[in-house]
Amino acid sequence: MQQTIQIAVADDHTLFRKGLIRLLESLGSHYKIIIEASDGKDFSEQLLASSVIPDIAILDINMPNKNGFETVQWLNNTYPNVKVLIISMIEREESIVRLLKMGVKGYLSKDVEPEDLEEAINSILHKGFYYTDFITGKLMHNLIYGDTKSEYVLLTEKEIELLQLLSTDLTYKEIAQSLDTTVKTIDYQRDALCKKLNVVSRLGLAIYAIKNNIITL
Amino acid sequence: MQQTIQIAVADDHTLFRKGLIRLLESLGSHYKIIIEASDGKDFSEQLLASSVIPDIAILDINMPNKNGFETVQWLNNTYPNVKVLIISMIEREESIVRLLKMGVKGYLSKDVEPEDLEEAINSILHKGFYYTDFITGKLMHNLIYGDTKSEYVLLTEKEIELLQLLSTDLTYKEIAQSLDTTVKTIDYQRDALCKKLNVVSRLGLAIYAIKNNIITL
DNA sequence: AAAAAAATCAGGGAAATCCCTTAGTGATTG
DNA sequence: CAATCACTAAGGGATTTCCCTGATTTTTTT
Repeated sequence: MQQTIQIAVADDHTLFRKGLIRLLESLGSHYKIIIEASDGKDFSEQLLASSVIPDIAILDINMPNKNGFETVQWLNNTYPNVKVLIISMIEREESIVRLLKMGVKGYLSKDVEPEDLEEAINSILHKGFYYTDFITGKLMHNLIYGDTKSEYVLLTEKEIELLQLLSTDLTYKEIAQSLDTTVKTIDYQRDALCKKLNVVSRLGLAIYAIKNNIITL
Repeated sequence: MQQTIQIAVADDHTLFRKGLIRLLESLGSHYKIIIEASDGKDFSEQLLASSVIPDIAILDINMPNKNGFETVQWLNNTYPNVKVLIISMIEREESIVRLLKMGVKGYLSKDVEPEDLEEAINSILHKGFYYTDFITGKLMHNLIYGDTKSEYVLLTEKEIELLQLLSTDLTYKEIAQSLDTTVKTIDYQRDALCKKLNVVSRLGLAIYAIKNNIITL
């Protein structure tokens, strides 16, 4: 008989998560789902309380409370031996490369076949990683053309507030009034934010804000 | 023995779709998945070629080739007796209300429990519909506060192309060049589009485009 | 404590956006 | 067939945005 594989799953979409677990279970009885979490926070809490450490953690990127990035970071610090397989819908090169740099062992899109999922798990457990041509392609592209300075940027509360205001059709004057400052300062801050986020216009900022869930539509 | 329930499923995320099908099958052997499609176009083609008409079609909203709205419209014209259950991640009031107006029988978020899925299917087949408090709430809110003039607007190919260009940081001049026209025409068209979509600025257009999946992030 | 970096604000100017009017064209309709 | 509508295009002007320099202050680093 094969050795038991302990699996943890974290994804906020219940139907997807439950379906995924059914798929995993149907791969064979040696796959044991020991943790089923609805977000990163829930996952961390369950893992801390658990007597069993999973061999592999299957994580989504977009989750409330603690997202995929934060959860991977937490795992790296707390349980560095747990291998991470990301399953996500988003395929932004920046996100993928960032996760690879953080040491995740595999990355799957939500539109792969169940067989690929099994292969990914086995590959991670036996070879230590599972990188498809798509992923290595992204990685190579990033190495060659990648914007080395565009590491992940953390925005301050202030910057987020400003970004939210800039993503409306308020004018600088109106924004300045509501933040109790001058048009020129808003202008400066907009410029600084553009440089930080590597975009060229207010429109670019708004698109960044939407992409990164800084404003809710 | 219970009567067989013929089900069609269309969703572009393979893992989700396969998992959903496992969940449905595990509800009981009288649930038969007769069509499994990766998008609306695939769904229509399979249905046209099929000798069996499903009792219920479970559709995603965001799909390539033919999205949920278009698929429902097509079903209404071609197979008006097929009941539609939407399962989607997006919870925008406008989208939900628009689908309800189009006659869909139920709407589920992807983060409900599998039991809700079963209840939704049974409710639709026996009562004819499944509307949660959340959905009826949205509907009521829309009836009272809804923007009556902002019926759903269909954009032409041209308008979509323009909208996509306006949602970048290209200037009017650059957009005019790429569309082989003048700045003044772009300006006019931007204005016309603003009026049509009920927004006041280019930024508003970009936000509309993102909200309505006209540009991919 | 001194030096460096970052933030606030101003002036100014070029470019872009927004919005108005007008004019010609082609298609649709009463 | 005239009238209306939709589209292209231009002029013009008010406003906004973008980007530069530069002075002053605040914060961070050494």
